[in-house]
Amino acid sequence: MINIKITIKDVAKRAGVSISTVSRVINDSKPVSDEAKQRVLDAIKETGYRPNQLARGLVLRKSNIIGMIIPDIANPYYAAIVEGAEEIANMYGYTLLLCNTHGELDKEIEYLNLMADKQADGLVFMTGKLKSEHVDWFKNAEIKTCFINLYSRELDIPMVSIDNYNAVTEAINYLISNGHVKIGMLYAPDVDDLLQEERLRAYKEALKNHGHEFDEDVVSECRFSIESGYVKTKELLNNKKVDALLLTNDVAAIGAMKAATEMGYRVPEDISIMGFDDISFSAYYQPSLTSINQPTYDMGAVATRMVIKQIAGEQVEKMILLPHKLVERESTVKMSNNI
Amino acid sequence: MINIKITIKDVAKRAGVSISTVSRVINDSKPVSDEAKQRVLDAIKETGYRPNQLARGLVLRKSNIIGMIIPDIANPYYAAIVEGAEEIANMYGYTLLLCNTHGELDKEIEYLNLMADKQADGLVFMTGKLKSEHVDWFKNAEIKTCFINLYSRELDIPMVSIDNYNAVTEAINYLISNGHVKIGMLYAPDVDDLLQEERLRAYKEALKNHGHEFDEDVVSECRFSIESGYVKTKELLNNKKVDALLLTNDVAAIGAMKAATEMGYRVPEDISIMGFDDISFSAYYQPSLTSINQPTYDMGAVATRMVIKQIAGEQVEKMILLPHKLVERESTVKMSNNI
DNA sequence: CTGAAAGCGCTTACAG
DNA sequence: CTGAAAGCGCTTACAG
Repeated sequence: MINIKITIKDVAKRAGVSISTVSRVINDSKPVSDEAKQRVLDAIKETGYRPNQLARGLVLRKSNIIGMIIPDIANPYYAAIVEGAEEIANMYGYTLLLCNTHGELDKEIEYLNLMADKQADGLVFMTGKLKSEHVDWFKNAEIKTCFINLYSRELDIPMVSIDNYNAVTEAINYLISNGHVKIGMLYAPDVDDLLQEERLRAYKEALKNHGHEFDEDVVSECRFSIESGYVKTKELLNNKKVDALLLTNDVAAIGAMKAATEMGYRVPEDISIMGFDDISFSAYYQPSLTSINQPTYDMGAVATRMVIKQIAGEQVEKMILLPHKLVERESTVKMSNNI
Repeated sequence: MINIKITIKDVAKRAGVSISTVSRVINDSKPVSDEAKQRVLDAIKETGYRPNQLARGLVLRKSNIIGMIIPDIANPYYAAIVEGAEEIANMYGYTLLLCNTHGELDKEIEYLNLMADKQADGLVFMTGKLKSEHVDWFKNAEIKTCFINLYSRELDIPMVSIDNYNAVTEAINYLISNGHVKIGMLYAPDVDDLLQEERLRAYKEALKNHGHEFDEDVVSECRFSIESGYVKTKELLNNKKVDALLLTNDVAAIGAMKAATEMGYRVPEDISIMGFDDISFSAYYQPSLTSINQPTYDMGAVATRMVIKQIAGEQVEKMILLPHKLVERESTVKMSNNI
C-alpha cells in the first residue's frame, strides 16, 4: 500500500522520533539505533509513506530526470534509441522525460527550456540540423548533455554516432562489387546534419575510387519517412534508370521498394535497393532489405550512460562511434545473376 | 538566455521589490503596478531567470507531469499511442514521463510507485492483462488515471479503446463474404486482456452465424511481435490448411506474411492474410496488408485528455470507444478471383 | 498595490 | 545516536 498524503512528519510522530531520524533511516545517511530504525520502518510500512521526490529534489538540487528530445517517436529508428535510453536511465534511478519535436525549432527550444525549468539532471538531444539557436542555448546552459548524430565544434558536448563515412563507403563498395554501375542515392540532408554531408562525400569518393562518374541526376534529397522514399523514388526512376539505389534510412527504403515495384521493376532483379539503419521491419519486408545496421538501442543506451557519467562528475569521451554492420538480404543482388 | 542558478530572490533584489511581487508578475496572480511590473520583467530578462518547477510544484502540489506506462515503445502500435499522448500533454502544459515495462509486473508496480513519488498529476496506463496487483495498487492510489484497452469492474477508472467485438466480427464477415470457409485466427490472449477474449468470442460467433464450424486447430495464441507471428503461422500452416488467416495485430501479420511466403503460399492467391491495428507500415508492405484500422494516435490523445480533465476536476466518461475501420488492401482477395 | 511571514516536504550541518 | 533549526525556491493568506 502506498499513500502519498503521508509526510515525513506523520512517520516521525508515529515512530516517536524526529524527522531527522526518519530521513536518516530512509537514506541510510547516518547511523541510527536499531530500535529507532525499526520503529521508523514499521511506521513507514503501516502508513504507506513514500518520500516526496519534489521536496527531496528541491533540497538536493537533483530531479532524477533525464530529458530525451527527439524528432519523432513514431519513427522506429528513434523508438529503438528511446528504448535503449529508457532502459539505462531506469537502471540508474533516472526517469525519462520524452519530448517529440517533429523537427520544429520552436518546439525544440521550448522543450530545452522546459528541461531547465524541470531541473532535469541531464539530457539526450537529437535534431535534424544543429542550428545557431541550439548552439546559443547550449552555450550558456549547464545541463549535462549527450548528442546523438550531432556534432558541433563550438560546443563541448559529447556525441554518440556511427562512422557514417565508412558506412556509406562500405555500402557503395558493396553495390559496386556486385557489378552495379549506375548507383543512385536518396539522402536526407536536413536530417543528421553533417553526418549526411559525410554520407554524400563518401558516396562521391567511393564512385570516384572505382572510376565511376558522379551523376547528380541520380542523387536527390528525401525526408525521413516511408512516403518521402516512395515519392522521391518515383521521381528519380521516372528521370533516369539506375542499377541500384541506396537510401540513407530504411523507412524511406521501404517506400522506395514499394515505388519501384509499382513502376514494374522487380527488386532485386531489375534494381537493387539498399537501406540504412536496419530497423526491425527490414528483415521481414518482402524482399527483405539489405541495409547498414546501426546499433540504435546501444546508441540510446550509451548516450544516456554518458549523461549519467557527467552527472556523477566523471570524465567522458568527446565522441563515441559505435560499430555498424552491412547486412546482406534479398533486396540486392549480384549483376552476374542478373541476365 | 536562460540561467537556472538565478532565483526569485535575485530577481527581487535587482528589481528592488519583494519576492511576493516577483511571484505575482510571473504568475499574473494579483495586480502589480505597471512600474514595478516593468522592473521585474526587465530583471527577469537581464538575468535569464526561470522559475524552479520543483519548488513551485512543491507548494502548489502539482508536478505538471503525466506518466505514460506502456509495454514497449519500440512497437509501432504503442509508439503511435505515445505520440498522441505527448501531443496533448504538451498542449496543456504537461510533460510525459515515459516508462517501458516489457509487460513485466514488477516493473509495472515499480513504475506505478515512481509516479506517486514524482507526484505525477496523472497517468495513462497500458498493460497486457490487468492483474490483482494492479487493481490493488489503483484501489488506494489517488492519481488521475485513464486506461487504454483495459477494463476492470472493480475500479472506477475510465478507459479508451475500440469496439473489439464488432471489429473482429467485421473482419470475419469480410473474409466470409470473400468466399473463405476455413478461417484461422492467431490472437494474443495475454495482451489487451478481455479485449482479446472479446475478439475470440466475436470470431466464434461470426463463424456460427454463417454456419461455419469452429475448429480449434486453426486458432492459436501468438505474442505481439513480428517473430511470434512468423513462428506461429508456420506452426499453424504446417498443421492445417486455411483459406484465410486473421492476426489480431499487424506486427504479427507481417511475420505471418513472411512465413506464408516462405512456405510457398502466394498471398493473397493461396491464402488471404488480414491484420489488425493498421500500423503505418501495413500500407507499404508487399503485398499491402488488409487490416482493421485502430485510431492509435487518437487513443493516446483522448486518454491523455481524459486524464487532464480529471485533474481539472471535470467529470469524464467511463468508457470511450473510438471508431475503427476495415481497410481493404492487397493481402486478401475474393475466392471467386482465385482459380 | 506591496511586503513580511508562514509553509510546502524534505536534508543536513550543528550542538549535544 | 538524536533533535531543533535553517534552508532549498517557491506561493499565498494576512496586514497594511
